[in-house]
Amino acid sequence: MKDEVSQCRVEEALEIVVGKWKPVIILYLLHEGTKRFSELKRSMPGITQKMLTKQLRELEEEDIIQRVVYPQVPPKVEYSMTDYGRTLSPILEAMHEWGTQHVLHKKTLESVEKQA
Amino acid sequence: MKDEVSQCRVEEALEIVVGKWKPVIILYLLHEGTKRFSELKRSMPGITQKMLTKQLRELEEEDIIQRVVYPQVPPKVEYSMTDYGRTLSPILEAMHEWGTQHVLHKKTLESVEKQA
DNA sequence: TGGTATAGTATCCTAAAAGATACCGTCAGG
DNA sequence: CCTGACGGTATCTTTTAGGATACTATACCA
Repeated sequence: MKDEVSQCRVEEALEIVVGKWKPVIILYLLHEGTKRFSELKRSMPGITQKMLTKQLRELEEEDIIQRVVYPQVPPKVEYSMTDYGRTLSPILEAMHEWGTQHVLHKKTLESVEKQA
Repeated sequence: MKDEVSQCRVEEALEIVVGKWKPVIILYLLHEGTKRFSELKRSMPGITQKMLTKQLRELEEEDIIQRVVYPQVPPKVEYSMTDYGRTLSPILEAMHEWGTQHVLHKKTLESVEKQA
């Protein structure tokens, strides 16, 4: 395990997961299973159609999610995690956990600063 | 655990850890312990002084690393993980692991595509 | 007297991510 | 015949991240 700095692979995982919307999409699909495009959009207030499409395409490209198109009108497209995508679950959950703690930790820091 | 989408805290953890340099800095300090500014810089080829300073300040701000200035000339400043910062370790290691696997997975996908 | 080492700042610039907005095709139902 | 639902594209603008470059202070050493 020498020279871990130059061979840091954290970035590879990070790339998949970063962004304003990707973690939300992944957690949502992990917890809720298969969802339609419109359901995803409704559950993410503030996201634009373009952004959602882009994020979904990128996740699909990396084999994290699966896209199934039903040939009907109006269109129906369903998204779900792939088996491979589900391997991200521990990381996402760990970050969610840590993040929840971190919100508290920051409050603690703030109140310490106020006293000083 | 309802409505996890709107209360997604992954972003909180992600913010700490994202960027071209932050994961590298954190992993380095986790593995190598206390390091001087110049040592950090040397171990990260390509980083500019400005960037390194900025990343370190931000990590310090979030209580992830500790900055100790020795009042001497030329200056000596040492950086190390805080106890709190070390709680990121499982996440970083998990991402490093996953990232390493992901590099292989991508190669598999590519060769499958070539066959088709 | 001038150069070197260390740990920075201060400006300016580019590239990438994100967002706003408008548009598209098509079938069913009124 | 017109409207709405659905799942998109196509442009354009704004915001943010990152990088290049030049500058700083000060003690020490030759």
